[in-house]
Amino acid sequence: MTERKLSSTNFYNQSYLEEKCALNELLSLLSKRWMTEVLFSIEEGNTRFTNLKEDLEHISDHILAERLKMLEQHELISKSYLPGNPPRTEYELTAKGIELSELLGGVCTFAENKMQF
Amino acid sequence: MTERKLSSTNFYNQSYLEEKCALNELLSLLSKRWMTEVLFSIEEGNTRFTNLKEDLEHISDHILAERLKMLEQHELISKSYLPGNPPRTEYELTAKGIELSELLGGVCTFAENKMQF
DNA sequence: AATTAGGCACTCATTAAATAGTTAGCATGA
DNA sequence: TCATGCTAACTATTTAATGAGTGCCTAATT
Repeated sequence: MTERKLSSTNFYNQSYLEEKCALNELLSLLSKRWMTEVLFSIEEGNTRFTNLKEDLEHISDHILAERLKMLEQHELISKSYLPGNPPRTEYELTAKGIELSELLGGVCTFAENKMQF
Repeated sequence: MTERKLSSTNFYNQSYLEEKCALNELLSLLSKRWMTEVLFSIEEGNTRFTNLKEDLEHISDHILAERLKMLEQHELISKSYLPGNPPRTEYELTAKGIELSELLGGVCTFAENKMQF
């Protein structure tokens, strides 16, 4: 994750909007590429890094790791280390994550039925 | 609006995700900076270009014009030309636009109550 | 009557900044 | 030595902002 330039109008406007309404913050998180796919893929039962990587065909390790970290930071998923042979990690949705993915389901239905792209 | 490079992985992945699920398309539209603010500002009764510009303090003409065009293309707002002295334009939400802004209201409540940023 | 000033609703060209992708590599333990 | 689950450095691409400028109209000034 590269540093942001804190003195730009670009950064200033983004911050202004995020403070004005939390929706902007959430949207800028969710709209990062692969973000919702990672969320849904975990929901569907892919709990391990390599699982997810296989499920999301074209994602790179780099981006997958970053997205997982972001989702964890926002407490939408939780991460646990399974002790053992090759140490494995497991990702799961939190209660918040489940709630969000249900909300997004509604938005998705709207997108599919009402929008034409 | 600058041209996209059609042969990049960047573009390819974006297209792949948009085809996979319409939610991705909608999110990438809505997450463009100022997009939801423009939508809500029209909803609150700001119908003219200059109104909107004043309401959304730091937006530039350029971006406002572009966002309005995008919202119109997706039939979330409609544009009418009021005949008269200085010819004026008027923007309004369509039925779809109203429905979307209600859905977003729900997401916004979630963002405000459940997420900590 | 002609010139000027000014608002509205934009567009265009350029530059700056943020985001995504690529390639390589690393630590751990079986 | 291999798989897992990553990280780092770099490049490519996309998105946002800036600043000037346009065409149309009206109202005021000279």
